[in-house]
Amino acid sequence: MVRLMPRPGAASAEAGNVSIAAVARQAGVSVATVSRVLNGQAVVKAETRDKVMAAVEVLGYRMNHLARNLRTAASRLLLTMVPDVGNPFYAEIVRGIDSVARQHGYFVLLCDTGADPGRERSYFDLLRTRRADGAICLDPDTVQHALAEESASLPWVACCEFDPAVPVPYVGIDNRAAAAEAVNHLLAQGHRDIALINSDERFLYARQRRQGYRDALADAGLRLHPEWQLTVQSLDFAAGAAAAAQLMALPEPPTAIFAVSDTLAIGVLRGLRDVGRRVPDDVAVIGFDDIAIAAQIDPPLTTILQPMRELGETAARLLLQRLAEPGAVVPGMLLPHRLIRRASG
Amino acid sequence: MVRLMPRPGAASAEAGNVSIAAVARQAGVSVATVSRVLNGQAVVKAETRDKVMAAVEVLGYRMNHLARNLRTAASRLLLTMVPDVGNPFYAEIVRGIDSVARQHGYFVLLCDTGADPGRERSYFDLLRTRRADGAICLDPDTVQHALAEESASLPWVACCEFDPAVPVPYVGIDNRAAAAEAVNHLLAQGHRDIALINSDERFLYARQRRQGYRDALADAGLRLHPEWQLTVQSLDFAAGAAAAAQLMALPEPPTAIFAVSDTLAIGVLRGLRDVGRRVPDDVAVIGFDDIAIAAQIDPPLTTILQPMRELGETAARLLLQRLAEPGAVVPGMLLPHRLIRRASG
DNA sequence: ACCATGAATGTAATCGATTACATCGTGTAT
DNA sequence: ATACACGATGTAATCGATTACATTCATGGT
Repeated sequence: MVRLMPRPGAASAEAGNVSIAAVARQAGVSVATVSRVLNGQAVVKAETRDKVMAAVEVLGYRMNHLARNLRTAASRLLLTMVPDVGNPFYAEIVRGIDSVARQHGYFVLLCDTGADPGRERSYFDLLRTRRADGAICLDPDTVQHALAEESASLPWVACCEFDPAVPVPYVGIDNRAAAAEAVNHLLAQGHRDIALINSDERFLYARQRRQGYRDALADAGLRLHPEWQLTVQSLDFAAGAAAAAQLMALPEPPTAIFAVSDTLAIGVLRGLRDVGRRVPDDVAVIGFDDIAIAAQIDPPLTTILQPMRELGETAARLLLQRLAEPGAVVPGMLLPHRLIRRASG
Repeated sequence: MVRLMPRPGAASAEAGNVSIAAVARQAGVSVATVSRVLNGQAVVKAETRDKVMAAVEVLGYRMNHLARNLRTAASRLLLTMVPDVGNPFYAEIVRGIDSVARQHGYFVLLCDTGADPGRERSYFDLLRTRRADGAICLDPDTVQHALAEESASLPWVACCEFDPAVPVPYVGIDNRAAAAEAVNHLLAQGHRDIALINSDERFLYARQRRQGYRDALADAGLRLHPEWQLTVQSLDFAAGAAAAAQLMALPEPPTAIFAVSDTLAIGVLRGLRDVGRRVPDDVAVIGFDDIAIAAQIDPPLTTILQPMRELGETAARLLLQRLAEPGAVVPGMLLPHRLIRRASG
């Protein structure tokens, strides 16, 4: 007879090492019965149930989910891939995802990809190897694209960013229309010289918002000034400040600036202040997202509200739906945005 | 003979269902050999190794980590419990944790507890049931306290918040000294009427910073005005704004305000602006944390810098250390803070 | 009185890995 | 030539759950 092999990891003898077999022994029943009681599906006599529950109590038993998951091939973990956890926009979406996930008994595995395809791929492997049941991806559609081909059958959904050509459920907003609305608002204030501070065009939203900006100007019969269209590589404050400084250094500086994210816009405000321009008197500024801080700063930021919480909640629900019925149709949803007028423009 | 039972979860026949046994069959070797190749520890002939690797390639095999983790009793998941993911202070700490964890091949399971003991307990169960290898807790020391008794032997560390009486490794800063430094700075500017906007005193840092505030005033020979010491229930902007309004409505309003977090301080700035007070001319404001936005707003916020990134990195390293050698001594570490002078006070 | 019925519980196969121990060759010391 | 050591690989126990099928026993219909 081969002797027992000690388990490498769990050395100590503290609680938590109690298995279902120990409970069965203590209660004087079989493991199957214990499992039935614990999962509460099958019929078990009340008396037996009580014995089992008592044994659970006495031993301080807690289920080993690894074992359960191995057998049921489910981890009850939802992967969430975001380009940047520190960005308040994403943080709020993550909250929405988290709340829906928890309501349904799932935990969220939050991964910061830095919009890096390599990291994203390694996280996706968690899905392939079933360490996670499903995934929500907020990364640039361009990096999704590469993955989509090899992972079309995996249970994941896209949030904010998506490639309409890829058959994956998604939720987002109409970025083109929203951007046009922002620019139209500036036009309505009498501005004609409107700059765009756009982010990395690997992002779908960046390309769509640029289009909205161009459409709005074209509709107003205005020509595009290439030097008023800037692209920055990150969404942080410094990038916005630098872009603002660059615009103000132009021979013909714009009188209004549309920044595609509130973080950029806040940086813009700072950059304008640094070069002595007043907002909104000298230059009007409009942002995008309506993160919480936007209403707090001086001057309060005019912006386009994205329903961040709902975006997250919807993405989670879409994913849960897809997990429940794998064969179902894949809806793509657009949520409404809204212009929030404040003092900055 | 009992016939094969189909697995409930994995119904479809796509890739990812390839097991080590299938690889062994394909390569014409045993599962043990495949495992040895995959883990690269034991001696395997180069020729055999190649056969196995080829089979892995052909079948598109990916390891099922659930199975491996069940056997090795490790999940390579690190739990991180924070009171609020949306708070930029915590977001930056999480980044620090994440970077160290990933460097060591761990994934981070981020959990938003809302400082709620019930939720925290349910997350802690992930540890008990070995779904996570270790945990980092940023929740109030008061909620840690309850858990610590029943979980003293579990592998977790405390970050920012900790109960010195509980034998758990921790990393934080000297909140009392930092708060005293903030108040001393205000005193050095000539302020005598200094208010404190403190957060929920379930948090250790809140109690320690209050102490620092009191010590500094006492050392300066000033008496404490109870009506200048406010406690708010959340760290959001609105709470800060409301508190500022309340202070300014006093018959004897203070000339300086120390808020225990930058988010509160930003709210304070807004609240003061709303009631027509100028910063720093009428009222000086100092915050705490030095989150990124603090330098961007107008006026830029004077504050106490906490090394957020390092706090997270250190917490992760402490945890990894504890996992590596369970019996080791439990260090408690305090990281340096620093006063950042800007325009607000 | 007998058997079908079904409720309650037990037995053991199974998920997919790791790994202790067994086994099988082959080269080398005696 | 025999024995022994060692390198390479195979066999099967094991982690802790779920669950298909078997078994047991009481009840009710005829």
